[in-house]
Amino acid sequence: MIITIDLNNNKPTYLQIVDCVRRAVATGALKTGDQLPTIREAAVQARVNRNTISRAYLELEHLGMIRSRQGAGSFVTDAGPDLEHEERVKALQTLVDELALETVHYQIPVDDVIAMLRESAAKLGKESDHD
Amino acid sequence: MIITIDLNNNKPTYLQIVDCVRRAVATGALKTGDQLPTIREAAVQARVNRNTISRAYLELEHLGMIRSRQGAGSFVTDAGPDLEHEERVKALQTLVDELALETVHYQIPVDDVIAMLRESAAKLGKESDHD
DNA sequence: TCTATTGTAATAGGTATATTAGTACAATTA
DNA sequence: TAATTGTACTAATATACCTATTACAATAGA
Repeated sequence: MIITIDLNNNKPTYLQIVDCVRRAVATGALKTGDQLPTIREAAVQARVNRNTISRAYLELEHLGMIRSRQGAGSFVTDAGPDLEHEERVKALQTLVDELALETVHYQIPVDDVIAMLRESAAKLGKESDHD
Repeated sequence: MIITIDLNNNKPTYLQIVDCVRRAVATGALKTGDQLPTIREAAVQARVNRNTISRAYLELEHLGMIRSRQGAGSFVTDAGPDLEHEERVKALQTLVDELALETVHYQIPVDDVIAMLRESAAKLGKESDHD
């Protein structure tokens, strides 16, 4: 079960789905060429409407992460995101600033947050062993 | 001018205002006891409706950052946020995970992001000298 | 006390987004 | 051919955000 929805999360359902797939690809749970659950399947499993899954998959296709083919299904693409490095860093800056603000505001040592970040990144990058 | 709104930012206006004040407090641009712009003033300066400022100030009051008194104005409070350490860390985890996902996804070295984070946090924490 | 200032409250309207529901169609697969 | 799968479309509903407007209550200052 790749897609899980957290109703408590204020983030839109379709973006949660997008993140789930991105995570799965990052960790290696999904590899290039792998088929995603069909839209109808995923909708049932995640207990959301087909349209919501459809929108998420569309978003993923725009990100260049997957490729959907009518009648066939949706599959993980080898092509990574095609943003320039410059663009990527700029996109990160917003998130970084936000995190920094929270860190300072709540007076949590920056090193603690860095440790959390390292761990979280490691979790994503390493688990490509199991299948 | 403490409050600035970025129309391009998809973040709600009132939350942007909240962040502005939090940043100002973090950097020392606003100190305990300082008066914030009045709701009407701030609304004119930021070119938004009074209600939007009002909502932001209310949010800040809930955060324990400011205290508003009818007829008097809104002032920075000395009491910091009253969340438990446990709670704070949990609140951070979501942001950290999100950042980690972007980092891995875009294949940006974690150390780069950490450098960005350090710089961003330093900017917030240090500028209490001027003024 | 009188008056201006300030925060607060309440209502209404407009816009945008998110989600569901339902139906139909088109391309692929077997 | 027939089932599967993605796609497209409309409609309805709910929610969040922002504006506009009006009125009121507490405070500060002359």
